[in-house]
Amino acid sequence: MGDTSGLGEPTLEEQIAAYQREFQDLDPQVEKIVNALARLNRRMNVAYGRQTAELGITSADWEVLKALVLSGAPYRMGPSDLAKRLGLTPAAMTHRIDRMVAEGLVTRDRDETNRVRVIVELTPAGREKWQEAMRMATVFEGDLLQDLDPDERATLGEVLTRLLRRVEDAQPDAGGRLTDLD
Amino acid sequence: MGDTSGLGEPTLEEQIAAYQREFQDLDPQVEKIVNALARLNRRMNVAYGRQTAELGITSADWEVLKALVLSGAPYRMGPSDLAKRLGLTPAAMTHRIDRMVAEGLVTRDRDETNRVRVIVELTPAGREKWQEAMRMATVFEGDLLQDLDPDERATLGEVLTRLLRRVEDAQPDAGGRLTDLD
DNA sequence: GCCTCGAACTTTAGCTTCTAAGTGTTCAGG
DNA sequence: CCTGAACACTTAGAAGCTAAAGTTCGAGGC
Repeated sequence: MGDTSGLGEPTLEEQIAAYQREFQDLDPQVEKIVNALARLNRRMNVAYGRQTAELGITSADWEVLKALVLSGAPYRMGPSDLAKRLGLTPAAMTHRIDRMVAEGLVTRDRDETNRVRVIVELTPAGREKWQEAMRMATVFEGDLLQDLDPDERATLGEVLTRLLRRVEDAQPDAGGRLTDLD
Repeated sequence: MGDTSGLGEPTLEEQIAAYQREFQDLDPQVEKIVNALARLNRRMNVAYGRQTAELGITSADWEVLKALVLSGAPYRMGPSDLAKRLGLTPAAMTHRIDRMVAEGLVTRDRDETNRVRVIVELTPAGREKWQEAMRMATVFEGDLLQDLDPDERATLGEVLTRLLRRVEDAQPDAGGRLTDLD
């Protein structure tokens, strides 16, 4: 029947052929780009997931570490800010922070100037975990792009940025949900 | 503090600047590409999620519909095949099929030639749902790529395919999990 | 022809993670 | 001093998953 590759998953070419077979007026060029984007991203997420597992943290942990590190020194944020940034409810954030405090990745303290607020702060151990994850990620990313020469990288970066600008302008509300990992 | 854009989310440029500030020996070119890929994909998933919601189906439903349609006429698969294809356990598949049968998207019958097996088959309604979703998706995809001229599209498709080939060769096991939506 | 083994799906139990709603605490203003 | 708003936490419940046991059926030995 064609793609008897064991149901594991068809190749990109097989999949596009199937789309064309089942749906009229499909631009194969567009479909190739969109499907390649989706598949690339899935593979990236698999790779990142393996790395974080190897470091003994969850992907959820990693997202929080990332938000804190990128906020800059002194690496502090309130739970609601984190929740907004990651696109989940404050209640869910409370649980995540519980876990991460137990793992020693962050501390949770009351803000002494406004005792309603709570400050989540990265620990040195948490910062080191993030750095390790980044070291692994950059190795993977370098491997991924190793076939591209500098010109191709520049062009690819420019084109993707243009696409992103268009979609972010058209869709100002991020929405959260649906995996982040950027 | 720089990105006082309300915590909603930093721009790509701000985010890369933050990465460079916090991590040494980072190639901004690589990081730009990788982060743009991740953000693009998130936006695509948000868009697809809205479309499926508008059609009254879940993303999980859509994945199953897609697998069935792409398998070709007569749009039949066994639960274990579907489970393998979508990367989840047979038990989880049973529940998904329950839902979808109740929604009239698929039927579930015993295979009369081998009564151990079960055949999940797309209903006309299910097929029509998929077609509607595809119509919406192609509109979105056309909008997304509208700024690219034909040469750029061809180049982008080729480059992404090259990246995909590399990562799929290096990582033969898909692993499943972590959102598909391709 | 019977019996046992294995395959395919379902069922059950339990876990994880989320949301929604309600509670307690703190600060600001009248 | 009292009220209202803001913030985080707690509790209850829903959704979705996995693992493991259970059921049904077909295949092959004897």
